[in-house]
Amino acid sequence: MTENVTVKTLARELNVSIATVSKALNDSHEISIETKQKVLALAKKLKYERNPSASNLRSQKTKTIAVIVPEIANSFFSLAINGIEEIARKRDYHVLIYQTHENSEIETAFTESLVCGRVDGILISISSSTNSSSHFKSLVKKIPVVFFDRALDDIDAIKVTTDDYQSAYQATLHLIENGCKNIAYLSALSKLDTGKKRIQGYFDALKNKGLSFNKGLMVTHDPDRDKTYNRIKNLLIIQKPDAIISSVEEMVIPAYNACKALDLRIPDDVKILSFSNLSTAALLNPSLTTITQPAFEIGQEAAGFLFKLLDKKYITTEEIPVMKSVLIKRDSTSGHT
Amino acid sequence: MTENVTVKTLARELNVSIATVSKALNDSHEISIETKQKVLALAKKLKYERNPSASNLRSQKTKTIAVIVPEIANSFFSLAINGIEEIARKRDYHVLIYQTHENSEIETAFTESLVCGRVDGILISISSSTNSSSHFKSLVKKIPVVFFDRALDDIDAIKVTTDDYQSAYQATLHLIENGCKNIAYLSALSKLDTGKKRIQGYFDALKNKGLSFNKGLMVTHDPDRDKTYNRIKNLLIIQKPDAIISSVEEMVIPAYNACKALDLRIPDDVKILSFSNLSTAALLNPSLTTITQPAFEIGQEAAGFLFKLLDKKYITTEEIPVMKSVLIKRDSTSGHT
DNA sequence: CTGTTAGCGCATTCAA
DNA sequence: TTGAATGCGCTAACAG
Repeated sequence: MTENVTVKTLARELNVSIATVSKALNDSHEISIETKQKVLALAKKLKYERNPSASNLRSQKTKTIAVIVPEIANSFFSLAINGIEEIARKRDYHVLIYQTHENSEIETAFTESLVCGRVDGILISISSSTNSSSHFKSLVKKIPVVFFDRALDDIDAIKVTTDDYQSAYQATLHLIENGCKNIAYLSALSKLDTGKKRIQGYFDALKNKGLSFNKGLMVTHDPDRDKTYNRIKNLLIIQKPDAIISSVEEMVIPAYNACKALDLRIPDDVKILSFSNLSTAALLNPSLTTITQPAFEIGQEAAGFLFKLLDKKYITTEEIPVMKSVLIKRDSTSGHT
Repeated sequence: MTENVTVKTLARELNVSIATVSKALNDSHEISIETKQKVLALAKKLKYERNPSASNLRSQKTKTIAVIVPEIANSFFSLAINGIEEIARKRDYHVLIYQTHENSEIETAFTESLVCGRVDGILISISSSTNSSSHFKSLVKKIPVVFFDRALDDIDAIKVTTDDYQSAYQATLHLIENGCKNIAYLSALSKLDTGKKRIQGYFDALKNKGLSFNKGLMVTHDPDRDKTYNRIKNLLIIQKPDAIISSVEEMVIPAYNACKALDLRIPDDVKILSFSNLSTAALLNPSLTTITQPAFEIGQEAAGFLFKLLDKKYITTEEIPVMKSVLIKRDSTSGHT
């Protein structure tokens, strides 16, 4: 490793002051074009790279944002991150990614490690095990934060979400229109707005169509995969639903497997529909009807708002969109008997 | 935002020097237990958070590593990142993630922006469009780097890879043993070690079993999805292969679709086998036989070696493992006619 | 065991 | 338009 080249090096070589070099590098208007060119040329020649720590320390800016998500290995979040990244790269920002693995303690630890100036802002989609908003309330006071997809009702902050109520409502309607009368619901994220709205959409659709609901038709997600699987299996045995609507992609796999184990034919015996961004949904056996969220665009939007906050631009409530999901109908929820 | 609490604040409150505070915070052995406790207690009370920029600048350490991957929305990489993250979290390191989107220019830009002390080390899986190793050769001289999964042959650095040759060989053998005589190969990553070894395994298996190969049986990946799809479709029409082996997950989806479009039955008309970490592989129609790499473990191993480098531990070539893939056989490659 | 001193590399006053 | 001086917050010599 050769001696590090710093502003000092450049200044010495060019017989100018450090201040001049620094300003030239930052394209300050108070430096002549000639000097700027000289500095930039030498910088390139010597492969000068600004030391981010020093720069951050001085300027109180890190050119870095943090993204906190429950899980990367989830198509929705990895797509959303792509959207975030695209926006960040345009602004030359770096992206720190943290996974909470749905654990609210890890989540808290991450956010706390970030408030001290490691990043300029935070994008977060909160973990399913989080039930207290107090921690986030103090967070948003300290640093710009934008919530995306998963948020809590009582936090006063920018939230980029989808039309969870509407899409669950439409999905349920779709099943009803295809003749289903006993629709089970696989519930998750029930502590979050997201989950609550989805359930409500399901409920309201049933009610408006005069269908009854009994508690047995609802299965709640459990971190333990086997438990979730067994609950679904029991549901199928006891309630004999003619359709299942899954509020998360994660629960649809065990649902498929449980049907298989019980020799139930999809979609003849049971129709399955899920919130999902699975890229292989169309290739599943049978193909899976999905409520697909515009994950990439949600990421872009959320990042866009975060940068507006960083630019100290004023944001009105009206300009924050509710993103629209798409119900992609496939033969898994049509009759074809 | 209240006045920031720094070491100075703590020192003033406790009537000790800032050096003492700093040392206490770093759990130095040259500070009495009592003082440490006093400092720690006040730090907690005042919610002191060490300023990372200042700390990094002084100590020349960032407690951050970078992970550069082609794509997050790829089950292999997202699982590998999980492995990396687990190790990083244990050591209290932060993880910066960069996606190259298989673009070697973006890749170069990222690495260059990292050499100036933004991170302590880099984990990288290189993009498929990269064909020159010169850039990486200079990189590894400047900063600790560990390559994982995708690497270039002529770089002298630590590489954590899988048994690409062996697994491709075994996969081909499996198809031959199931009666296939005209096995097509969907090729990708051909500039990288990874891709080359996979092809070689396929070739050697054919040769050892006395099967011939003609160029038409090989289809190369194209960034343009439609092109890839059309190439595969043409392959199916012209060569009428009885099996397809795909060197990447990305190409198996168009292969499925092309078969569907041509009314070819899988696995009766064509058997398909792929390198893949797809979590839904078992649910596809028909289920997909895969060569599954231990993605999570590869991430763990790679991160482990990077931390060994950071700890300046000596690493012998012998202790770097070649990770073993698993051939998961599903009915998509068995007869069942 | 504790304190004094001196920077890390850079960006920003303010004066020239 | 340029330069000299100052300090961001922290750590590491060294001395006491």
